[in-house]
Amino acid sequence: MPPMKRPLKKTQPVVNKNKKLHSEDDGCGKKTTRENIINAASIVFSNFPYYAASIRMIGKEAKIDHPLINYYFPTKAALFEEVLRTTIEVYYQANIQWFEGLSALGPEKGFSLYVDRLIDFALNHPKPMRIIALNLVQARQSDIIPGYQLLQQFFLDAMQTFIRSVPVKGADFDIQRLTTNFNTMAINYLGASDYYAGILGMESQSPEYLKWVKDSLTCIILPWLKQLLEDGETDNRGAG
Amino acid sequence: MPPMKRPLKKTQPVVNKNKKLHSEDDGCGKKTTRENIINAASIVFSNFPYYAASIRMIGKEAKIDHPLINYYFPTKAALFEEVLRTTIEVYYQANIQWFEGLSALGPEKGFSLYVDRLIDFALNHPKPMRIIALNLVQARQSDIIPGYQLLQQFFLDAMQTFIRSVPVKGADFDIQRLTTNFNTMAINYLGASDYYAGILGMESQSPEYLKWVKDSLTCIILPWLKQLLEDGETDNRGAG
DNA sequence: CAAGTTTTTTTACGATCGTTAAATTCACTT
DNA sequence: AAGTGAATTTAACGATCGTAAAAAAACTTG
Repeated sequence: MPPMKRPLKKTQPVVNKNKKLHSEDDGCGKKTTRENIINAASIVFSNFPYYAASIRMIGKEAKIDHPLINYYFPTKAALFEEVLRTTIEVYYQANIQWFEGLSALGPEKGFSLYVDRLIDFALNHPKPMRIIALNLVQARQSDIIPGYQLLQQFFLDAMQTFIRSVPVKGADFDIQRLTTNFNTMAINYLGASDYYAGILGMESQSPEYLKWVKDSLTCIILPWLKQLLEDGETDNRGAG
Repeated sequence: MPPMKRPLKKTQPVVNKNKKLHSEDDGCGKKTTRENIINAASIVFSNFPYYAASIRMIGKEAKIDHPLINYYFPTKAALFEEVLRTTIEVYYQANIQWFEGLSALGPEKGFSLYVDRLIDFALNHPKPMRIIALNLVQARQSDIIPGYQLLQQFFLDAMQTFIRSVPVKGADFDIQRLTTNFNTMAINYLGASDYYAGILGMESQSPEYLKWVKDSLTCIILPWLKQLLEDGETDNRGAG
């Protein structure tokens, strides 16, 4: 379990020097301290925006003394970036799977199943969408939030996955618009569900609200998806 | 210019006791210290999320010593709430005006003009939409961000203005969905324009990006608006 | 001008932040 | 069992935060 530190540190452990690291094969449920920290940090960072979250909160969540966090991560920003990276990777891999077996179902059923899978993911893994939603707006050119490039990449990755998974033939411009609009609404309605459900007078995890989200995504996105699919239908439908 | 303080403060000025306050009639360009503070705070709060913004930043922006802020506002939270209230009020009043003279134009031209006015407002007054976008996601039940009720109210007010200004006859449920989707996209694309423009490879204030925003709003919302208008067209079209 | 009040500045307190460094405990080899 | 290096805890530093209190300045009113 070699932690990475920034240079010029006296007690730094000098990673991967000549130790046979056997951390990748543990297999059993035992979690490393590093994973424990990342997990706790993802909880804190999904409930508090970056500057409201603190290292001490994360330490308490992980049931460790907070300076230990600096032993595994040189700075708070580095930890946040790591959480962001992991979070986006989890979402990215899940997103790929949501497209599986959709092409045989046609637009309506395919879209419906995709949204069901998305909502199911958001229910079982609420952290990724919350972290993204919490920090997305602040990700500008200026370095207010660390790792804003990762947040930018999130949308671009989602678009590429869509293009690879769905046999659309429309203009790139239209595909970009479709995926951006879809993901914007998904991140907002599922990542900030407390807010929107509150507006609608619902509970954020209620079937009522989840149905509202699905219906909204469907009625707004599906017509454009069908149009994009029709353009490419004659060429390679059912492929991929 | 009597400031309001929280109780139990020795130096508190005891507001509105027997002073003839003549602050509402000044008319001339001279701004009061209180207005100066609110203006500076709106700048800071539109560029930094609540916990990243500091009283000292606001003092520097207002070119005053920061403790003076506490003379006019008991706490940072109170100042933020005041900024939020003012900001939302400005947006609310502007929103009412954007509907003026639209009913005679028909759905397409009316919607187009409304969006033009909205985008024009966002360009000339970028602070309101940025403040709302920056703090919207964090506005949950818990008191992470002060004044979250105001942020909830923002969407509800916008919906009521829409209902009063446009002769729609659809179900409340559909109207609610339409306005929520519209405002969600508007707040995101205009309040977090740096982020979305970055994704699209554009500049956030470029005509290219603003056209993208308008086209997206139009292609997604307009069909549903037309449908809602058709339902009520036979009854009272052109009214209001 | 003098007295009193309001506004602004100066100074500083207590809390919390991220981070560092030293002390301590733990795991493991010899 | 002793020694060694990694992991963890303890303690603390410097910075910044929001806020309070007192001092100073500016203004109002006799």
